[in-house]
Amino acid sequence: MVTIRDVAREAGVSVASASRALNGHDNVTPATRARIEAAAKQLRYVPHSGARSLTRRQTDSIGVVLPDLFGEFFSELIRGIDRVVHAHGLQLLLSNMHGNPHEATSAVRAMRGRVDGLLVMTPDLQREYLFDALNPGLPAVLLNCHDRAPGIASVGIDNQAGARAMTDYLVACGYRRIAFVSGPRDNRDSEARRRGFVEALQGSTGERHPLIMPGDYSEASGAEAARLILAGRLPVDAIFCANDMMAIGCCGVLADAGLTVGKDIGVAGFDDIPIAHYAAPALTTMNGRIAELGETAAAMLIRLIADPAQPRDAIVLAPELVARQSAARHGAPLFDRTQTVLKEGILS
Amino acid sequence: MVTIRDVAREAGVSVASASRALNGHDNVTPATRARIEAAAKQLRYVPHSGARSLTRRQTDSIGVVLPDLFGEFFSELIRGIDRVVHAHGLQLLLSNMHGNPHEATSAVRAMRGRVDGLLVMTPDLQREYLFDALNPGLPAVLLNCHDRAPGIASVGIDNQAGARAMTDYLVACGYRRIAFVSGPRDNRDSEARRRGFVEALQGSTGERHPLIMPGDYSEASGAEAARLILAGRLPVDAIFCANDMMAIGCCGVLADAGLTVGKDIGVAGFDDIPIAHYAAPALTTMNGRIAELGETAAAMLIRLIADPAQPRDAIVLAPELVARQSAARHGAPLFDRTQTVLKEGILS
DNA sequence: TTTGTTGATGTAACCGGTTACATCACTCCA
DNA sequence: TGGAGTGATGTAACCGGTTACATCAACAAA
Repeated sequence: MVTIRDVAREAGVSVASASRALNGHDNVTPATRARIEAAAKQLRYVPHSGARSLTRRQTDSIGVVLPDLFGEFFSELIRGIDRVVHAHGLQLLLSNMHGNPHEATSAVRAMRGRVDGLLVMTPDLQREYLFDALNPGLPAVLLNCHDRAPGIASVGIDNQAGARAMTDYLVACGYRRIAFVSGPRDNRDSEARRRGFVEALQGSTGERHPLIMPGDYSEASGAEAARLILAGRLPVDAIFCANDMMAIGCCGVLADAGLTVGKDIGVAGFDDIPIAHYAAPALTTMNGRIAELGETAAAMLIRLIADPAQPRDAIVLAPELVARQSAARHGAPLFDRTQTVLKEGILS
Repeated sequence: MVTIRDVAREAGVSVASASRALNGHDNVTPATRARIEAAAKQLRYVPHSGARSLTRRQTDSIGVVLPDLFGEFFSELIRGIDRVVHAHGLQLLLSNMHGNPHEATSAVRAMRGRVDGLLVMTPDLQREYLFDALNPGLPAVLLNCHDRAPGIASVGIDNQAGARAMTDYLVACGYRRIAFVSGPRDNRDSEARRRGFVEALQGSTGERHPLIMPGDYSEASGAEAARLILAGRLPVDAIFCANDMMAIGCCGVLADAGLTVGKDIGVAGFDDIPIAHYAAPALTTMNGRIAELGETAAAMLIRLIADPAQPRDAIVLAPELVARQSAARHGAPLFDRTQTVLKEGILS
């Protein structure tokens, strides 16, 4: 492996000059610089980023810790993050904690010394675990973090308000017996959505104990919920799922049972992953602005790295209602992200 | 930032002992080890991976260079890669070259010193560029690399055979005037698929100059191709798109024009991304075994890192035909990945 | 008591870069 | 001609770890 000392020797200069020339400093004679560059090229020298970051105390890359890498949600999120990270010439170090809280800690540890900052998403992690793992010296931005912690920057979407908006919309469409299918146990996003649902339903129809079915965000669990509803002949005229994949699972089972989704029964999801648009019928859902979430968080982190004195804001993005065919019984107007339902804000 | 020297001082030992204790070497007294571990815990010491990798000459992470991060194809690929990489306790360093050949070179350079090996996918890069950028000392596996290069490991799918199989299937369904929508210019995958299509069509129907429409893998370009076909009243009874997103774009336009896709006109895609299954009608396509591609490549790279003397195989995966509703005019049997169409092999 | 052996611990070099500071040659001006 | 000032270049320390080798104490055997 060729080092900068090899280059220096080849060019007949000291390592200091080689380093200066290769980093574009201006205190190098054009002739010397040319010799060094020629030597580097000839030897196919590539600087060792690890060594470089040791002295520069800067790695030019940022770490991302996610509960999973699979699925459209994360694909969208990473896309948003990559967009701004790439624009700043940084690299992306990904880590998947596979839904295991213990791995989150070790993932965060493994990042020490290889990243300049951290983007962390842990929808089902207790705050103590996380804050314990987070190195106080390393800038970090939390994604969809629910416990507001002073002094920690975060970006998230307003799940509860989003669920309220969706519930109100379903009621406005004429649905009355709405069931909710929740996400994995302990998932804070799903919990907030459930709360928003219960709250809004109680406010509009007075129903205090709506049907809540268990789920785990998977398509299969959505299908299972629909099967239970059909098998039990439960009095349900609409199903609001805590995410889109479960809603799609629902739709499949309902259609197989001969029901026309959107007419005989309404189905709504949450997130607006790309599939929602292509599903049959197209899915009514809340657009979680996933890519935007990633962009916002990445931009915030980069600011924080550049200037650690920046305020640690907690930004809340408002999801948007996307009315498609899967829940439109009474000829309610359909729209595709045309309407902003909620205010968004910065709490700092 | 607390270093190992701080820990050593706190525990009243030398850095060497601290290093040994923290790395679990056995030549440390239990009492000393306990003192050191206590000090590390108290100071919340986390080793600096950058520095660590400098001496160990090993980074415990592997780099992935992709033409893009967006979309289901890459999501699936990363999922497969992550599965095996995580099982080996390694980190993933991602780099997106945004379809720009120049960035591929710089991405590969930026990886030097931060990864133990490289997974590279460059479907439209000339081999000279790439091989020039690849550091000979760094183990690498190419994904869907088309120029077989001796001494370079690669994993890819057999695009040409896959396209032949699909074309034969369409002909068997009774379609005769089949148009092909190709991917981006210079994209080697797309080119191979086109060749397979032309080859098979000529073999079965004798057609020597089938209709080839330009596309760029985007949904919009598929839609545009369909519009052109409709507007020109071209004699076409099936459209074979070089990827699924274009096929989905096609279907939308055809359905809007009042045609029943799968009956009035056949549409087929390639890749079998998750959406293909949910689209209406469900898309007939070739399953590209994307996650498996990632898994195979990652496993191969890890073997290569452990033992550089490993043979540099070129593995070819055979795509599988997935017959769904979008192309089934004559009541052909539908199947969902039940049938392996092609043989796969290892060329070494 | 002396010597050899063993195992824990410390010292210092090293990984591959960057950079503060020293050095040196050269120009300019008194 | 000599001294100050300037700019290019070299020397060596440093970043935060690991580890070869030296050292040293404890103990067993002669």
